[in-house]
Parts: sequence; structure tokens; C-alpha cells
Amino acid sequence: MSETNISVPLAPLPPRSCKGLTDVLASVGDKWTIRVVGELARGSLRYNELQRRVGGISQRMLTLTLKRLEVDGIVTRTLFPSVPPRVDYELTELGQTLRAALLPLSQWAAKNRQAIEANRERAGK
Amino acid sequence: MSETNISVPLAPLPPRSCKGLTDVLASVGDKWTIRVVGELARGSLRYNELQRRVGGISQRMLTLTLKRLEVDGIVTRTLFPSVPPRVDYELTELGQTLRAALLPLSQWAAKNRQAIEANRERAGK
DNA sequence: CGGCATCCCGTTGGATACTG
DNA sequence: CAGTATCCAACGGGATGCCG
Repeated sequence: MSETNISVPLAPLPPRSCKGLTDVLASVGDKWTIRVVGELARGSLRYNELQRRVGGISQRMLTLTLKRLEVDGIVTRTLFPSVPPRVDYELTELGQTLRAALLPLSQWAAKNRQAIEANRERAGK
Repeated sequence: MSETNISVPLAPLPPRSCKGLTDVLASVGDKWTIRVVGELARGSLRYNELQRRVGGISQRMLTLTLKRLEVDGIVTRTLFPSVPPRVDYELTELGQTLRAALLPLSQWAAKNRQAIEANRERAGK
């Protein structure tokens, strides 16, 4: 616990602040969070619509993911007390900055995924 | 397998290419990979030195992590057949580009971690 | 020194059923 | 519609011991 030193990362991936990054990635780098944030990037969505768009996520995981994002201040949850009930999820400003910070990695992934798979192929044999 | 559509992400977190991102994060966003890449960012390191620097990683996890990074073409493994043996790990050019792509997220984490923890505090009570 | 093999337990997360 | 609750299988990952 005495190891929560996080100076601002000016140097390339400063080792001391890496623990902060690890924490964030533990929260953001799981199987579903990125997908959810990505779908919410373009605007608010209802629970079911979100589940449909993400594709493959279980109710349990969607709920847990959204709850954590809400607690972290990444998304807002808006309940319309109608019948049937309606709940909208939307990125907060913090969420938007996260999405922006994710972009370079997204581009890197798109650009290098095939190269990585080719590497795996070669190494695998 | 018919869903490997990855157009270049020009739009903010393009949903269709998000699966590529998810794959990459599944590979890169685990508990240790970022830390290892971060430590290797400044130059090559030996196995034990790497384990010491990362701190808290078990031999098993360090070995598995390095193996996957090697297979993916992110790091190189160089064996010096001396006695006792010596093995150096180093980022490849691809690894360097990954590190660069990780920087914005690293900065976001450093900048917003406290805010997130404050949010959790409020929401938790 | 730099690993690999094995055991084992805690967590993750899917499937299913139920509720306001 | 938008969840909650429970069960259970799969996986991650630490500890330990052995080897070239």
C-alpha cells in the first residue's frame, strides 16, 4: 500500500506510474468494458439495445460492467419510471476522455492484429 | 470467424473494429503484460532482473507472459549459452509501437485515477 | 540462472430461473 | 423491460519442487 506512487508519466511508460495503469486496465481492460464503452461512444443506449449491440454478453456481465462503470463515473444511468421501465446509459465526460485515450490503442490493434496473428502462426509451427 | 471485420478506426472507437481491440486487450490488458512491457521500454533486461523490477510476479506468470509476447512478436528472447546461462529480453519494433500506443491510456490513468477512486468512495457509501 | 511441471484454490463468468 | 439470485464449470494464477 506504500507503493501507490504515481508521478505523471512523461517518460515512455514510466515504470513507477505503471501500477496506476495496471489498476485502470484491470478495470477497463476486461473482456467487456471496452466493448460497452465503444458502443456508448456514439450516444446513449438502453439496456437491451446495449446487450444486442455488444453481442455475446450475458445479462449478468452487462449488469456488473455497467454498475462498475457507473460507480467509477464513466457512465450515467437514467431511469424513466414508465411501464415498461426504460433505462438509458450514457458516457460521462470522464467516459469520453477514456474513449479518447483508448483510440491510439484501438488504431494500433487494427493496424497490427494481422501481423501478430501471422507471428503466432509462424511461431506456433 | 466471419466477424473479423476490422476497418481502420477513424471514427471514435468504431464498433466494428472493437473486436480487434478486445482481442488485443485480452492479450495485452492482463495483470502483468503492461508492467513487463513498461519495464522493457527502456532497454533489454535479464529474466531475473525483470522479475525483480516488476515486483510481485511469479516465475510462472513471468514465463507465460514473456512466451506470449515473444510469440506475438512484441519481445525478442536472446540466449547466451554461458555458465550460468543468461537470457535477455528486449522489445521489438512492434513492441515499441505498442508502448507508444499505450501512452495516452497511461496518462489518462495517472490523471484520473484519483477522481475515479473518489467516485467509488462516494458511490460506495 | 532460467526455466518447466504439478498441485490447488479463488475468481470469473455463463446458464438458468425468478422479480418489480 | 431491466434487472436480481443462484449454481456451477472453466480459467487464472500462486506455491512448490525439479531440471539443464
